[in-house]
Amino acid sequence: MGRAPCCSKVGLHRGPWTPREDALLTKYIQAHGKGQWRSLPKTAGLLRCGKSCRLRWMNYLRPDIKRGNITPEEDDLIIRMHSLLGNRWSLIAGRLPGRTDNEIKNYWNTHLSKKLRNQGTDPNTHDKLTEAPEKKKGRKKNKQKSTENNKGSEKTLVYLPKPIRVKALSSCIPRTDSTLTLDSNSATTASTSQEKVQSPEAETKEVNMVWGVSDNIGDNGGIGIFFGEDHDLVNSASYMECYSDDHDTLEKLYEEYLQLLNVEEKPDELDSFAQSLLV
DNA sequence: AAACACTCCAACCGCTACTGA
DNA sequence: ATCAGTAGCGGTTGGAGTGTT
Repeated sequence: MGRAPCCSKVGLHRGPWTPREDALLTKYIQAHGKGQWRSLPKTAGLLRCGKSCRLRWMNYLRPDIKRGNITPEEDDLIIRMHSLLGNRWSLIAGRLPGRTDNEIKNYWNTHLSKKLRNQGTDPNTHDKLTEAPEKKKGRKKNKQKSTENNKGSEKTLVYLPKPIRVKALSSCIPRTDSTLTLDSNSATTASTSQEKVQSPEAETKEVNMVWGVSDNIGDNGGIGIFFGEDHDLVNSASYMECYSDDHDTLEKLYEEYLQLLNVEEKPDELDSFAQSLLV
């Protein structure tokens, strides 16, 4: 499969965005909406590749983005969702309105993984570490890249759930915002790794666990999965409003995730659940 | 004050999934 | 069924800023 050429091509700007570029991109998107990233730079008068524009908008310029000040509740939720979902940053970010996958990923790598390690927990597996928590390192003679640091720790075989991509409500939500991934099978039980499941609206009412996607997470284009009893898929935005930032709702959310995963751990129930979603 | 070490995060890269022809 | 184009995701990097010696 051919790959689209990217921004390393001559004549395009790279590196940090200037205020002028930001302004151009913002103005263009406010006028025309996001999407068509490939042709956007040309029409917006930017010497950037579409990919770069998309990233800049998604991670920095979107008006609803919260930056910094990650609360202890968010901290906690990120850690627990990571224990369930692994490095599924976009999914995790989707549960934290105003947060981007990139921010969550960076925050995890710079703060939370250390925090867990210091608490004696393996940030990859969320298991207890056998060795003592890493002490604050003294100065190193040779600068090491973060990747090398990561490689330094013993790789543990982890049975992370295999992601599946679910095509959801394709008829009413544009593709760009409608895909999400679900951890459906742990690797120990996974036999079919990448099964696509349709989610016809008509069927969703018939299962106790109603699921769907939201492209309304603060208009951030992020992907949110929501689970709830008999929740109307069409009203995902109102559902999001119910899930404000307070700790109780985060707890509730977490419980719902656990509920889902419990279902998934039981193949029979999963099958019926999946079957109910199939056309 | 200077040099070095370390942290943080914006941006990039490479890949996969999806769509439509 | 195949292919090309596109969007999105997660991993990685580069460099500015900060801390330490």
